[in-house]
Amino acid sequence: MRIATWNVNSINARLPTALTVIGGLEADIVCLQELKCEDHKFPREAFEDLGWNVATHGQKTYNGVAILSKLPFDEVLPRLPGDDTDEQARYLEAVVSTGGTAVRVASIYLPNGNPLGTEKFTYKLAWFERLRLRARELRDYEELCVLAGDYNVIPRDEDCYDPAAWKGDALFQPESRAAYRALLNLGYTDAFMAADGGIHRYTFWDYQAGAWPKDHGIRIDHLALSPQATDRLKSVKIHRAARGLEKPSDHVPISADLAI
DNA sequence: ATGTCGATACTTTATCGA
Repeated sequence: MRIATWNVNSINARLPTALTVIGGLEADIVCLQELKCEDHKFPREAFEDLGWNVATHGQKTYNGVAILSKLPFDEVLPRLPGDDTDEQARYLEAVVSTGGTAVRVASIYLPNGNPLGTEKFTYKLAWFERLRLRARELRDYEELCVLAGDYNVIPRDEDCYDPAAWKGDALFQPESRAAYRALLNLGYTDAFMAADGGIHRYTFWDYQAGAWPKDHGIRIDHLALSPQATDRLKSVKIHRAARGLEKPSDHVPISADLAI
């Protein structure tokens, strides 16, 4: 089974590109982030016509997450628990099963957190802690579980071109990295690190300043695997070519192959 | 040194978020 995650940066601004990219993934499950539309504006039929089951949790203008699955959904849970006043659509969880094996997948769009010293960074860390608490609950289910998405965290210095350029950025702060490590320390495994671990392997290149032609990217899209999922991990692929297409997202998909 | 993109609205350019 191949599980992919991709920050599409508006599903409606690049639907033809998105259909091409998603088709090329040859995935069974695709987590999407930054839909930038409400649920009724998601192009559901375009995906259903291609055989996808579609679950969305969107909002107007900002954020929004979805899960596409070739297998039917047994369960769909929008919203991250822990703060009923949080109106930002950044979390969607679903369960599918095949051959008696259940797989739980979450599509995650972690807050960016910039600029530092504002409530945006505080919100990022608070949201991260809510995610950790949910991840701890899910770990104790002892299921195959994949927490996939745009974490807005650069885990290592080697996950960016120039660490000095990111020094003052929320994605590179010690607190952000510590929060990501705390999630992994529950027992989750960063699929890329387990299967590859290479340096300067990016999933995002800014639209500005020629970041893509100069390969000045960052690795911020991650798949965190529960122990049961980690035992099944075969390989991880970063779908880098997507960044060179017409009207690309600033992120590319990353996928993990599990022996299921 | 510079360089972008997408959504929105008291819109046709400014603003915000990334």
